[in-house]
Amino acid sequence: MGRSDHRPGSQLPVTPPTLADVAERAGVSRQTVSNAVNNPDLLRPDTLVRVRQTIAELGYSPNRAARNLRTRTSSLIGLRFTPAQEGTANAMMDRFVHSLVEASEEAGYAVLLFPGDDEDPIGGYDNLLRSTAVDAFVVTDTYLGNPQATWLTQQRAPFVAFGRPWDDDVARHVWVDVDGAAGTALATQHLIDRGHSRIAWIGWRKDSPIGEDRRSGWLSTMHANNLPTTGLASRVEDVVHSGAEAAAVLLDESAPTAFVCASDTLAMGVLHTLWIRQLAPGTDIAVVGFDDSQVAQVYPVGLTSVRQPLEDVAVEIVRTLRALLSHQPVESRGVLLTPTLAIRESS
Amino acid sequence: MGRSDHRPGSQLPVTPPTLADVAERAGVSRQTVSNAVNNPDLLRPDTLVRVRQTIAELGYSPNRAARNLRTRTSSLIGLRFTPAQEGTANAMMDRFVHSLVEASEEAGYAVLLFPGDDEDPIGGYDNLLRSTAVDAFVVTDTYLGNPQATWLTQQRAPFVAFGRPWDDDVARHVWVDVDGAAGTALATQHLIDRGHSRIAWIGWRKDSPIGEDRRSGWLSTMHANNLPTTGLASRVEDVVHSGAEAAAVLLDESAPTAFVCASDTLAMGVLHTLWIRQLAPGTDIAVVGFDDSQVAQVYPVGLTSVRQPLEDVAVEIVRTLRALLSHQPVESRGVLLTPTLAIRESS
DNA sequence: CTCGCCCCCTTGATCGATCCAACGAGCGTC
DNA sequence: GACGCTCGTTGGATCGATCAAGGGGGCGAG
Repeated sequence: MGRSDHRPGSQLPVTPPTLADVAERAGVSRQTVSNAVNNPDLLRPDTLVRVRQTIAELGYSPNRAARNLRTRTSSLIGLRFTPAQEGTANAMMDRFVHSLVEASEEAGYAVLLFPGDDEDPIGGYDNLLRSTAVDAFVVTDTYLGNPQATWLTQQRAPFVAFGRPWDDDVARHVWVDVDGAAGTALATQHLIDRGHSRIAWIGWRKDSPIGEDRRSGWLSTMHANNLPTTGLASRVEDVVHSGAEAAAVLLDESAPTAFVCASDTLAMGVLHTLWIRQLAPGTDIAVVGFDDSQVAQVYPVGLTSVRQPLEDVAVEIVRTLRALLSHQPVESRGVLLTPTLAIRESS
Repeated sequence: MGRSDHRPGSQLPVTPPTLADVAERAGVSRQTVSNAVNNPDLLRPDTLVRVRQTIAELGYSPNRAARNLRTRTSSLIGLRFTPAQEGTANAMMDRFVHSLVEASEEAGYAVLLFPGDDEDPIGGYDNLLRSTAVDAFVVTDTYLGNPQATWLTQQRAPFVAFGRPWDDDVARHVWVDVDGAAGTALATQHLIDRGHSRIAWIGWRKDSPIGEDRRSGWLSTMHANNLPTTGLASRVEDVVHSGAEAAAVLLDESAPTAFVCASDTLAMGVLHTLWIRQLAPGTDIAVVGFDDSQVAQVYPVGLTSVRQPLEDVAVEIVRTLRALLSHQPVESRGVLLTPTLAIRESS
C-alpha cells in the first residue's frame, strides 16, 4: 500500500469509516481487520489481501483517539517551543525542529509543540503529562540547574534532553549533545593548517558552561600546537556590538591574524570591525563563527562556521526515545556528536 | 485553580486518577465531576468547591484520548513544517510558528507538526485527516495552483491558509495574508520622506505573484509622487549574488540613491556591492529589505526592512479557525494585514 | 473413526470521558 | 395536599480500537 493511495477526486464522508465498517464489508470480524493493520502476520495471505483491499476502498484509517485510549499511548512527542532571540544570529532551532519532525515521523511519532512560560517552567509539561497527551518529551533548554529535567525525572516521565546536564552530580537522565570543544578545535586546527599562528578567541562570559566548553577546544588545540594564547582571549556578551569591540581591542593589543568565535553573532562583530578598518576577511584576517546560522551563509563574504549536526542529533534523540518507551535498556546515558566545519571565504 | 497547582514533590502515580476516582472520593457522580470541569455553572456552589478540591487533591486531569474519542475533536491544529531554505535570509517560519503556538494555546489548541514531502504534497494531510488526529490545518505554502488548498477544500477539511490564493477563480477557502504592496509602499514612502527621488527596485522574477505584488507597492508609490521608474527596476533570482549584480548594473546605468528590495537576501547583495565600491549604506546610498530577517538585525550595518506582523497573522488565523470549527459564519473570506517598517542605519 | 492440536478467526469486555434521558428534592400554585 | 415545575444529580449507553479469551475446521496420529 503506497502512501499515495488517497483518491484525488473522492470526498471524505461525513463520518469516516470505522473498523466495524471495514469488517462488515470484508466479511470478517473487527479483530481481523485490526490484525490486518497491526499484525499482518497473523492473517492468512488471502484474507489479508481481501481486508487490505476493503481498507483501501473505504479509505479507512484507524481513529487515533480510540487507539490512544485503548493502548494508553499517543504517538506524540512534546516539545516546548520558545522563540529564537531576536538580534541574535542563532536560528538553529528551526533546523533542529525540522530534523526532529522528520526523524520522529520515520519512527511513527508526531511532534506536538507547546508554548513556554518562564515563570512557570513546568506548567506545560505537567498538563500534557497528566492528561496523557504525549508519550515523551524532548527538552532543549537545558541550562544549569534546569528545573524541567529534574522535575520530569521525578515524575518518571520519559524524556531525552538535547544538551548535557552540566551540573553532573544529579544527572540521572539521558541526553544527546554536540561537542562544542571539538567544534572549536576543528576551527582552530583549520586556521593553523592555513598557516595562522596568532589565533584569537572571542567567547561568552564565564558563567556559561557551553561557552567555556567551546573555549576549551580553542585553548587545547593552541597548546597542542605550542602556540601562544596569552592576551588572545576575551569574554563578552553575545551581541554584535561586543564582538566588534573585542575584535578592535585584540587587533590593537595582540595583533592576531585570525579569530575563532563562540557564535556567529560575535563573528559578525569581528567582520564589522574588519570592514571599518578596511581589512579583507579571509585574505587579511581570517574569521570563524559558530552555529552556521543563516547570516553566515548569506553574508556577502561567506563566514566559515562550525555547524552542529542537528539532523544526527534528532535521529539520535528519537532512537533513544524509542528505546526508553519500549523499556529497552538504554545503552549509554549520554551521546556526544561531533560538529563539522562549513568553510567559506572568511578563512 | 491556578495553573501552578502541580505539587513539586509529588510523583505521578503509575496510572493517573480518572473521573470515577474523583467522583467516588468526592461522593458525587461522574457526570457531576465532568460538569465541574466543563460546565461549572451547572453545579451548586458548595458542590463545585468540594469537587474542585478533590480534583486538586488527586491531581486529576481529564484524559485527552478519552475526551477526544467521545467529542470527536482533538484540540490539535496540524501544521506542515518544511525547513527554511538554506542560503536564504528568510527565517520567518520560526517566528510564525512560535506566534501560532502561543495564539493556539490561548484558544485551547496545541500545534502538531508533520513533515512535508514534495512528491506527495497531500500525504501527510490525508493521514491526519482520516485518522481524525487534528481538528484543522494551517496551510502556509500557498503558491500558484496550490494542491493542498484545493484538496482540503474538496475534503471539506477545516483549514486556514497563510497566504492569498493568487489564482483567484477557485478561491473558496479562507485565508490571512500580509499586504506586501503596502509594505514596499511604506518602504518607498519612507525613502521619499528622507529626500530620495531616484529609488530603484530589485525584485524577483515575473512568475512570482508575491514578487509582483511587492513590486506594485514600489511602483504605485513612485507614480503617486511623480517620480521616475524607468530603468530603475530589475528582476532577478532570490540569491545574494544576483542582488549584488543587479545593484552594480543599476548604479552604473541609472544612478539611484536608494534601493528597495523584495527580500533581505537581495538587500544583502546590494550591501555587498556598496561595500566593494566603498559606498556607505545609509549615508551614501539607502537600502531597504523585506522580512526583517535575522541578517537584517545582526548585520553590522543594521538593515532597514519591512517586517511582517506574524504575531497578528497567527492571532487572526486562530480566530478564524475557531469560527470555522464552531460553525459560526466566517465574516470575510480573507484578511489582509499591513506590515511595519523596522528602520535601521541603512536608510 | 475419534481424539487432539494448531491455525485462523470471532466474541465480549475494556480504556475514560461525555451524551442522554430520567429521577428526586424543593418550591410555589391551586 | 396534590400537582407541575425547575434545578442538581444520577446511571446507562456510547465513541472506536485493542486485549483476552473462546470457538470451529482441517489434518495427522492413535
